[in-house]
Amino acid sequence: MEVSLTEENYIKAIFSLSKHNPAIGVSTNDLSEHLNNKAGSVTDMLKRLAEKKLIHYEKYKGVFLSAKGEKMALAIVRKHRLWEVFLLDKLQFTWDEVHDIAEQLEHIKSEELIERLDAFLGHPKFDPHGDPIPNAKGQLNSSKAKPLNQFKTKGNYVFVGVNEHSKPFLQHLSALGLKIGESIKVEEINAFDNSFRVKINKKESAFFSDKVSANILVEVKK
Amino acid sequence: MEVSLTEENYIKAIFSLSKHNPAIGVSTNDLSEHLNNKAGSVTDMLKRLAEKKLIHYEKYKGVFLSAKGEKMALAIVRKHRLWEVFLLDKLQFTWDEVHDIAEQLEHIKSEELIERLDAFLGHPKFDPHGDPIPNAKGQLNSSKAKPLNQFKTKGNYVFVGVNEHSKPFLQHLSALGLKIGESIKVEEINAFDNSFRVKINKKESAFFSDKVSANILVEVKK
DNA sequence: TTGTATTTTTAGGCTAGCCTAAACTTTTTT
DNA sequence: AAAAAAGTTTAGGCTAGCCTAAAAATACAA
Ligand SMILES: [Mn+2]
Ligand SMILES: [Mn+2]
Ligand SMILES: [Mn+2]
Ligand SMILES: [Mn+2]
Repeated sequence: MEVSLTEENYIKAIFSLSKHNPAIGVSTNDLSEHLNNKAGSVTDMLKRLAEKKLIHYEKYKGVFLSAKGEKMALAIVRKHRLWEVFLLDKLQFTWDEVHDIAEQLEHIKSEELIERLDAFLGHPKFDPHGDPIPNAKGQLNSSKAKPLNQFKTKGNYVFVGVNEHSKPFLQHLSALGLKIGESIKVEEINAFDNSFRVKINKKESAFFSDKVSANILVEVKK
Repeated sequence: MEVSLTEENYIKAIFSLSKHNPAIGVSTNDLSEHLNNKAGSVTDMLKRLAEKKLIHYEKYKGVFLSAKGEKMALAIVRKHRLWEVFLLDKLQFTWDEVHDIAEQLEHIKSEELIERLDAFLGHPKFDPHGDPIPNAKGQLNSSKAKPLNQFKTKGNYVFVGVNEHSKPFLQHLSALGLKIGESIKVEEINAFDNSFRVKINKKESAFFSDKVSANILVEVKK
């Protein structure tokens, strides 16, 4: 059975949206918003995906990926993230540039290609944004990282990923001199607006608004 | 103006077919054959491409690429051949495997990507089949190589490319131990069936049928 | 040059993937 | 519990890109 590029993008969107609340199905409207299509078009496609057994779909009830659909979604995510690593590591793109190109590359169909790419890149475990790369079997190690703004105590943290992937946000972090893997020392938390005064990598002093710290994923430094 | 993947493939087909006889336009039937579409479908598309000023098209007269179309074709060929080099050099695919994957990769849209890929590969001038790679401006150096079977004298030649790109043919050459850039010493030409007895790279002795030597491009060794 | 064969175009039809507007279902508010 | 609001599906329509079959144009042969 062959799956079109459009269908792949729906599968990926369902996968991505279903993680916000895995118990409840993904709504037609959320898909419509996420894919910039009208709700009626989404319903059309959901019927076709159900026909192909890629999703579980019940009218008015929201949609879930089937096992087959989930596997396909993970394969696409794997390709997307590996290509992002390639673009950054080998072609020297910046982390705010890689996503758009990977959106195209993730649809290239060749098992062999992606396994060789993986080897060529040295079997990376994370992409340039700190997101884990599913292995060839579609297994994903979930991380225990949390947004910085959920921590209420000063101290040392490690920056391991981002919650938001927009160009402006990534460029803002670059401007602050913040890179994945670096340490963040929280020196002050302002209760009033939940802003953070921090030292990045023991050097630059910076200031994170709540909006920024909500989108920075950290682990407590050991 | 955006060009669909399908339109790109038509442009590439016209480009490729027009080189057999550049004076005369490419025929609807030849395109139909080459693209595995029916003639009526081709006519449909030719109208759309003419609308977009990518071709010069006159009913019943055959079709020519416009300057714009030619530029686009060369850009696609450039991408195709650079990706083939990538697949061979960096991912260790064999020369009979790279074409099919490059057929997909050639449609990825990003100027920046292809220029960085070119630099990453060391600005190669030829692809794995000996075909020249157009530069960023779309310039192509034409070679003076000819099929081996057009030569009627024994002596030393250099294998610089292939006329046919099918998997079986390329695998046949690999089996003979023949690689691009290697030398071929013609030791005997049989007038009866135009077959060649040769020594490859001063080592293996081999036998080329006319069909083989017609598809091997060589230059006289200096 | 006239008839026949070949090539090409036209006409009509189909599916995927989108749209808008109306109808229907579910949820929320009063 | 009824009304209103929000969410979803259905109905009808559109384009790109394909198809088949018939018609028209061109090329070839007698
Ligand atoms: Mn991405
Ligand atoms: Mn990423
Ligand atoms: Mn090729
Ligand atoms: Mn090639």
